[in-house]
Amino acid sequence: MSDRLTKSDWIKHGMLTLAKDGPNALKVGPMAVALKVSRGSFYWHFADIADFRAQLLQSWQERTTDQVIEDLDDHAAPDRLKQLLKRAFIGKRGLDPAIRAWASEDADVAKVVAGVDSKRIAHIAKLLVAAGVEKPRAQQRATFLYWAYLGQALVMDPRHASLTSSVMDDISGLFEA
Amino acid sequence: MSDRLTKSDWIKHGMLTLAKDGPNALKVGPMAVALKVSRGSFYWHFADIADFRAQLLQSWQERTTDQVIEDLDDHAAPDRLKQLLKRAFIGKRGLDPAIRAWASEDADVAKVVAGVDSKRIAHIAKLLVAAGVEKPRAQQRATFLYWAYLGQALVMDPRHASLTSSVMDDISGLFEA
DNA sequence: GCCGGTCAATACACATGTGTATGGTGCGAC
DNA sequence: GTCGCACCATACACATGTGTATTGACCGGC
Repeated sequence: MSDRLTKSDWIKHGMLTLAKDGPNALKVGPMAVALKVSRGSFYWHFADIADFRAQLLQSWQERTTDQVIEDLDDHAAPDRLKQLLKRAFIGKRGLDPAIRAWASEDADVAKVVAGVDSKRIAHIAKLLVAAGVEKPRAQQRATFLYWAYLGQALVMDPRHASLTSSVMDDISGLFEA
Repeated sequence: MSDRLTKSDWIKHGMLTLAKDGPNALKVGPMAVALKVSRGSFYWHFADIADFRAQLLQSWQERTTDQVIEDLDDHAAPDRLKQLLKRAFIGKRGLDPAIRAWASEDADVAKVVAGVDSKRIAHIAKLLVAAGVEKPRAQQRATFLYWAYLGQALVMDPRHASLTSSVMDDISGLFEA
C-alpha cells in the first residue's frame, strides 16, 4: 500500500480542521501542509475550494441525520426524551459550533443547517407528544428545548457548558408536564 | 463641518459589517470603499487591524452590559423574569450570532464573550430567586434558560426563530415553579 | 496670511491564498 | 518490461489583503 491520499482523507481532515480552527481555516495550502502533501493533491481530488466545502457540508449533513436515527433507536419509548436530553446536554461539543459559525457567513451552508434544525426539532416534538404533551404545545416546547441544546454547544464560558444528570431530570420533568 | 471621519465612525460601521456579513468581512479595503474613503484613513485612526478589532470588541462589551442594566430597571420586580424572557425571545437577533462566530475563531474574543455569558446568567438567576426558586436550582435553570436564549439567536431556520407571547407565558411559568 | 495639526489619497512592498499547466513517480495489467 | 493511469510536486500567474511612506488638502489659532 501507499501513503497516498484519497478523497475521504481530505474530507476527514477537513472535519478536524473545522472543529479545531473554524471554517476560516479551510484553506488549501495549510491543509496540504498538515497532510504532508502539496496542493497539487488537493486539486486532483477536488475541482476547487467550493467543491471541497460542498462535499464537506454534505458529509456533515449525512452524518448528523444518521446520528439522530441512532439516538432514536437506542432506548425504549418511555425514557427516550430524558435520554436524548442527557446525551445532548452532558456530552461533548461536536461540530455544531463551527458549522454554525460557517453558516453565519455562507447562505448555502445556512440553508443546509436550517434543514437539519427542522428535522431535529420535529424529532424532539414527537418524543414530547409520546410523553403526553398536546401536539401544538409540544411543538413550541420542542423548539425551545432545541434552542437550549444549541446554546449549550455555543456557550463560551466552560463553567456553564454542562449540567449534571440530576439537573436534567428536573428540567425534563418540567417539559413533560 | 466636514465629511471627514472619526474613530467612532469606523467602529460604528464595523458593527454594521459584523452584523451583516460576519467577522470575516472586517477587512480594511472593503470597509474603506463602503465609507468612501481610502485605506489611509483607517491607518490614521487605528494602528492595525488587531487594534480595530479589539476596540470593536470592547465597544460591544460595554454596550451589552449597559443593555442588561436597562432591562433590569425597566420593570417592577414581580414581572421582571417574564418581561426579560419575552424581550429576549421575541425580539430581533442582535450581534450575538456574529460575535459568537467570531469567538469560535479567536481565543481573545472567546474570553470576553465568556465574561458576558457569566454576567447574563447571574442576572437571570437573580430573577429566578426573586420569583421564589431556591438558589442552587435557580442557578441551574438560569444556565438552561440562557442556553435557550443563545440558541434562539442562532437557529438558522426562520420558522423556528421566534415564539409567541403566550408560549413564553407557558414556559416562564414552568421555570418559576 | 501662514502655520501646525488633523485627516486622507496614492503608491509601494510584501504576505497569503487560489487555480492552472506541466512534468514526475509508482504500481498494476498485460 | 513497458504502458497507462492514479496521484502528487513544482512553478507560474493572478487576486486580495496588510501595512508603510510620502504627499497633499483643509481648518483653526496666532
